[in-house]
Amino acid sequence: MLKIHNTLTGRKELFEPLVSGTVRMYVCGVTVYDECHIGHARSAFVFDVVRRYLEHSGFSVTFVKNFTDVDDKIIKRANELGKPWQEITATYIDAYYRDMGRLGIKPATVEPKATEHMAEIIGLVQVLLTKGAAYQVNGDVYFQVERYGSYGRLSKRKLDDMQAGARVEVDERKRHPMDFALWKGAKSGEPAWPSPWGPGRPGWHIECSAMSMKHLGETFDIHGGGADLIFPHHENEIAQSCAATGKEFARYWLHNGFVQINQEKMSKSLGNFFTIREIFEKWRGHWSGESFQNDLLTAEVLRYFLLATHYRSPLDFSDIGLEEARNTLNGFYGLFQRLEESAGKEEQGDVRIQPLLERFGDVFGQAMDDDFNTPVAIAEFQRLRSEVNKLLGIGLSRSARVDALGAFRRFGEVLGLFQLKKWQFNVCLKPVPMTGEAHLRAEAVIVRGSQALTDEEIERQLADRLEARKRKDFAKADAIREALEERGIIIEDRPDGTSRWKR
RNA sequence: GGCGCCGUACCCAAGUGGCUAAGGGAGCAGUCUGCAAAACUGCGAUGCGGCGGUUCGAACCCGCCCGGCGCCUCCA
Repeated sequence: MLKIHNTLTGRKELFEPLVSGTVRMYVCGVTVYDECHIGHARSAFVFDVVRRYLEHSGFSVTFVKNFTDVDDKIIKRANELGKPWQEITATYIDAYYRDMGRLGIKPATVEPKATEHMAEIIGLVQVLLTKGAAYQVNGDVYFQVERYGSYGRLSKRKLDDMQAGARVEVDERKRHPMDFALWKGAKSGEPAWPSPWGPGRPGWHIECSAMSMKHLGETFDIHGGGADLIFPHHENEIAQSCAATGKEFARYWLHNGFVQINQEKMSKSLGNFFTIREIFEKWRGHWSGESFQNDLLTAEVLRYFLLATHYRSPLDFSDIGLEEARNTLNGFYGLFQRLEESAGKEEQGDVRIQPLLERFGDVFGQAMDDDFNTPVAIAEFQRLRSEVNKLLGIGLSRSARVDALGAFRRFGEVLGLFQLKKWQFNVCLKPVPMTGEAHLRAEAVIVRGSQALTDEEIERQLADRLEARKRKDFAKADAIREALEERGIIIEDRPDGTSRWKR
């Protein structure tokens, strides 16, 4: 039984979708005026896992994630760069797909754009005007918050309380300071669409109401986004949607916590944010081998790191945190490699593998059912890793090993983890510094990695080393091992005298 | 001024009224090994920011205090 923490009630609630067996969810995507940062990555990972787990649990999920592609910030950026605003949005939509692809985020079922829903948006504004929930001032249309009795329900604030500390210059034309724009009349040179109120563009909040209703219906199951969207964005969405339809809007509201840097919110004004692209560049030097693989490794480390903290908690982003995630993953992939080896016919551990895997399936489900508790789910993976390692020490047959590996792959897929074919051992112990001598050293490792040895060459070296060890020429054996290590190849000797290697 | 969050071992991080406070990383010691590496075993919070209170019983509930943060304005 899945329980979800609902921001609307502040409690964990049993999740029961409107239509049994199906889930309709909407997540606020990005405003495409700049590159995505780690905060976007966290949100993307969180709702990716929510979606994956719902599907794993047997629900048919319709997942809508929008692009805000018309907005004041986009106009501002376009003016700064002297480019058409469409060029800005196109650029950053491309960047978004590039980043999300690298991160391994499954695309949403529908990815609507505000600019492609003008008819729906205008229609919704008209309904609100007709119902007296909105009013027109020159070319603008505002939503009248005092006409919606439950305003503040989501963010748990009262209109009166907010006025007290408001630091905004009050627009004289508004009837209430918290009234917000549904439609903004265009000044010259601004993007504009024709409307009954003159040329203009939608306000920020109305697009999400219009698009979610179009693609999911007037009432749907889950609405999500970052915690910073609770107010005013989601509060306003609820107000205008409920005012328009008279029905319940989204039933469960999920919000992920912030990513912080050194205990502070990551923000552009503090200058302490990292883009997703920067993370990939910085971590390239952790890996050797083919560069296309490096992105997969970095994405897995990042995903593991972010999912190791509960989605509602604040999370401090740090290189050390990523390194710990890397170290742990290294242990998992070491086990996977051993499970795949063909050697070993013993099977004393076999009788214990099925109960172990069954128990794992249960506790994994319990953890995820408890408001998507990925840290506990991951802890159970770690426990399983340890248990399987022990059984491997006792002896597992081929089929038992296949079963064990299958469990890691199958349940790992729900979190988006453990899907790599090959893990590449790190050759750098620190992230690549952006400057200085250490940077050059790290670059040298990358170059060595790019001139990676072929499997055949490595196998030949291993044969030489095996020969040397048989002759008890350990100096030579160690020299071969060190030479390979220089090039990012790690050797592990097995008890029977043969060796396994990994990059 | 209003609303809210966080503080668990060297680090990360679950747990939110009741068995010995999960799990991982790092460290140390040991087993194995020609040596390594990996794996395994052992060690590691008499205590969960502090002080009171409620309770048979609290890291978990209540109060106060200390420290840190967020929202109320664009923000994942």
